[in-house]
Amino acid sequence: MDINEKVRVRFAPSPTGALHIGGAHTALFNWLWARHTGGTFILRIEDTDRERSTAEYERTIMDGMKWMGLDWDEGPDVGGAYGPYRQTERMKEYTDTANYLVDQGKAYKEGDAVIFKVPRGEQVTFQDVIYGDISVASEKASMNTDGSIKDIVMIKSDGRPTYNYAAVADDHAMNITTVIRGEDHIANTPKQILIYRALGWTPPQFAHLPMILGGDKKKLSKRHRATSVFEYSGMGYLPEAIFNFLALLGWTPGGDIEIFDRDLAVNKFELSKVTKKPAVFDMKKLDFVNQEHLKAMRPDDRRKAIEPFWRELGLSPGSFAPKYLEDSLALMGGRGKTTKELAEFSDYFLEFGPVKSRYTAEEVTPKERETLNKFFASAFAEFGPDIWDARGLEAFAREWCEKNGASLKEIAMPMRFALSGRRVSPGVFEIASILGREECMKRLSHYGFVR
RNA sequence: GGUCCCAUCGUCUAGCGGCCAAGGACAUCGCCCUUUCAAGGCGGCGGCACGGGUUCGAAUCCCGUUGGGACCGCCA
Repeated sequence: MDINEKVRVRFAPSPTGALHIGGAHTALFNWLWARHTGGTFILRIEDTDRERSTAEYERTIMDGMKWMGLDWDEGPDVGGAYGPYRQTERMKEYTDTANYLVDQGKAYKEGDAVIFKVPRGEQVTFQDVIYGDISVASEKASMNTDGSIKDIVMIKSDGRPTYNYAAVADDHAMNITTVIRGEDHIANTPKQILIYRALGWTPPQFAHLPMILGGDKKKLSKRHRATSVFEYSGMGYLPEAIFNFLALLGWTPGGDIEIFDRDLAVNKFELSKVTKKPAVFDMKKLDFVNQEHLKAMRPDDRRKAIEPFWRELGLSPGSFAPKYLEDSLALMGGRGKTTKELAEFSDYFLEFGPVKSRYTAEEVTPKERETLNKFFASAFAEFGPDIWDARGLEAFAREWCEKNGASLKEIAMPMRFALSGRRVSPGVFEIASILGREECMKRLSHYGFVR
């Protein structure tokens, strides 16, 4: 690669499934490198597997990338000077080039297929940006399981190109300067370099990314619970958190920074600093990263992220003032790892229904009830709607308890249950303040805490 | 089986010959805060796989061993 040449990288998924974590990781690193260098990020669809590829999956992959905030400069939908960007639309080029190699005597036909003849006695060496020098004898670049040399299929009997050949043809045609892909492709690289050589083309630079492993230390695959980015979005993970977390798998911005946004990542990203060791996908850390992003979010963004999950619970955030919902959420503080959890934890701000289904006040003894009645009678007498606020309420409660020989807990816990239906919640007086005097009256009366 | 790759706390990592009796983060444990739970603060536990070299000096360089992974489809 010419040092002055503008970086051109590509993400080349095959549309045979949704965008999974591994693919998202690869796409992310390609994107980071393009954005960091001011280069071009290309999306190419490798749809030569006619049985498994669908337009639906192609769309899903694009949606997944958009969800993560990975935009591309050239691709099947946006076009570009090196199109088309779908392999099924580049068939002529593949056959022409393969035929050229046949004419040169470097490949041969076998029925409708075209097979590349693996040369002997050559050394294939390349300098991986991440792994360093990798070298293998040409005879060993493509082998059968028994170790014998295996020629490389370029065009299949159905007329379509194979991955190893199409990738070469396209990366060359699209002027890709750096091929950034998973480490599982490291073994394919020598085969591809052999094809570049036969064609007289200069190979691009290669950068292989460490694999992402499941808890069993095996390459992450469908067997490992959620693998598509949309499953994570459905579980309540924020795109910026997935972005952040995935970037941390094999790379760090340095300076002990672990929580960051896209801009910082773009700014600091360095391909040569990516680690070689495969990384285990740790959900616990993802939870942490997600929680940090949740905490750092602007109130209205947080509200918008949570609204879909409220709706999923059958609640109607649309019937409340945004400010009310945002204040409620602000109260949740650091509680909740995901938007989904936050929606669940805050359901009582939107409706009394969930509270009633969770709490019946069965265990409250007559004596406890009497104390509660006395307390709330004076509290409601003391605080009108205009001065119904957390601070005042709390101070009043503390004073009242002291005077009446009760513990704050005796008041706070039943009150918490009556207002939220939960044993665990933010401060009760703050909840009361947000809910408002009238709503509190309603809920407390329902349980007979107020007469 | 063959080829290639990898190797720092359970996990993600910093470290690129002396600043390391190895730093940070997650997880975990304990304490503080406290109306509950989080959050926050403080602290604990925990690692350079092993063996040889090279060097005045090695987590850092070399070799070997062991362990792990990827690939070996007319799938990509």
